[in-house]
Amino acid sequence: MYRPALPWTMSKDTVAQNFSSKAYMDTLQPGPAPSPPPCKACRLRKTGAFTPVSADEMAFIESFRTSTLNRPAGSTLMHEQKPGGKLFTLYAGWAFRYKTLSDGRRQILNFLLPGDLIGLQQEFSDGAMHGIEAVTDVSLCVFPRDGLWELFRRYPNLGYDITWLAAREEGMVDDNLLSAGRRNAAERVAMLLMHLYRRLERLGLVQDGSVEFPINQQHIADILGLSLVHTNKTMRRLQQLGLHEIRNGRLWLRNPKALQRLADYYDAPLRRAPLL
Amino acid sequence: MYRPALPWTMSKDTVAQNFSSKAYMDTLQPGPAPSPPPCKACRLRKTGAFTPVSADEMAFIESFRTSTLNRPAGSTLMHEQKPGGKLFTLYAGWAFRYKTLSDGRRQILNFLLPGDLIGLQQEFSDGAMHGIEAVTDVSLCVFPRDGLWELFRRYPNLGYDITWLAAREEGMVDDNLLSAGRRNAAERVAMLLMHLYRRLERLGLVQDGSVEFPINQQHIADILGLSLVHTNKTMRRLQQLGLHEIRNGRLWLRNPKALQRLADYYDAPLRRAPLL
DNA sequence: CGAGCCTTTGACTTATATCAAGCGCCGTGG
DNA sequence: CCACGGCGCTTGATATAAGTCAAAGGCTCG
Repeated sequence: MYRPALPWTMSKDTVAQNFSSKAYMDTLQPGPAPSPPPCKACRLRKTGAFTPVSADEMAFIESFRTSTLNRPAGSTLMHEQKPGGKLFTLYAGWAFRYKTLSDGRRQILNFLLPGDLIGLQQEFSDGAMHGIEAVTDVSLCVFPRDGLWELFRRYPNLGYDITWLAAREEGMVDDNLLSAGRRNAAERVAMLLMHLYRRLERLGLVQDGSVEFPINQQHIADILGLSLVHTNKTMRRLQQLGLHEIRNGRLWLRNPKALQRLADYYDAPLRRAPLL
Repeated sequence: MYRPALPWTMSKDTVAQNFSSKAYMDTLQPGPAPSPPPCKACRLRKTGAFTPVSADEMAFIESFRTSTLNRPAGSTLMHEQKPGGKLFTLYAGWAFRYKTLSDGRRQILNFLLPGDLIGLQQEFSDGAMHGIEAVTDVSLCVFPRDGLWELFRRYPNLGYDITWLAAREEGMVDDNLLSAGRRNAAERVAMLLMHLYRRLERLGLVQDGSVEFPINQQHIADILGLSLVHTNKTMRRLQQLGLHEIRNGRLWLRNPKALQRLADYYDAPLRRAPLL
């Protein structure tokens, strides 16, 4: 199985702290098992980033989950053409949704972080398909697609939550579209860095003023709608201006104020999100 | 109240057939009243473009609807900053969702056509706001935002439908992001024309091989992420190549095959959509 | 030790933006 | 009824942001 090299220069002595799913989880939950535990022991729920659920709902979610799954970095979690596929919650690791044109041009639609629901659109949308690929090793909770309707019927709250998640994801794509359509290269980079940092922050993943940052410049180019070379030059410039720093697979915002101003990004506080 | 001039050149003798909500509706339902009728007489449901609902659900929807509303072309249906606002179904006319940067750059996120649900995201998303503006005169069915949860509880089917609508809209934004990020100007235009034509077609709005097309080139530039001038030059070229024609506020696809090839657009058949 | 990724950089090309001006149609007001 | 102003479309000239091409270096893995 293809396993991409770790991004950015990484000195030997820090290799051990890479961002594979295993290492990632180890930071919060020591032990060898990367697989999600039973729902009531879910690490994510303990972060306070998610809305609490009743014992009843928790039990249903647990029973609704048919299995858990680990996939290595770079693997395709959902194919761009094939409909069907499962419904997942990303438990650990990074992934992304994307679309490609037939000549290979690729656009990343948004990044998926722990707690995000994956594959909802396949259930609905008008054939407009997208693929999903794992950036790092990932672990997933698997739900049956055809049980979704039962969920809505038996637990309207959870149905409401799913709509919430769908609307939130749309909001992220909206932001991205604003970037791709109307921001210049530097503004796009600033926006992306702020956006990802804040999402990770909410998940409690800031450590020593930095977050894990497993994506490479090709990913960044593909989400921003820029070429790889131009992305590189732009990021280099921002880094040299002291706005941010990416090193050893981690991201520091050295001057968040300036980044925020550059991106014309005004944050509302992130609310707690539902978690399935 | 500001009332924009009709787009593109329009000779005097065709002015009467403009695309105000009233004229629009008159084409299908003669009579002076532009306001939506009772739900069971809803013109939209008769098009076959929407999924049928039970009598029970229909009655609930009717009672859920607090009022109807007409707004003139150019008016703001939802403010970009202010949260709250109502929940609407667009009954007649065109509108669009947009975001702006503080220096005025505007990105249209997607167009809203009859049957589309409006304002769902305001209920949920993390502060990431967008505005909504009417392109033509519009008429709307108004629903109370705080009744949404009750809807989910009492009619899980309808909750499911709302999720469907949210996912479908996200799919449209996805497509748009692919365009803005990875397609060149001509490809973007081709994509947009195909996309809008097909949506209108599904609503039964094709007449004599053309559809009403009330948006101007500034709208098109703003949804495609291009400048007005470049949009004009690109569209001019495509029109001269015989791919399409826009005249008297109507759009013809003169060479759909070529447009489709140019846009790298492959259509799955549009499914019936829910209608609230 | 060699191969493969990923990053970096310089030189050059090109797509798109910006600036500026003119035209036609329409609605308005004298 | 005519003149004027506004809006939307069109076009040419010029500027610039971003893309493309090419090559090299660092790390890591095998």
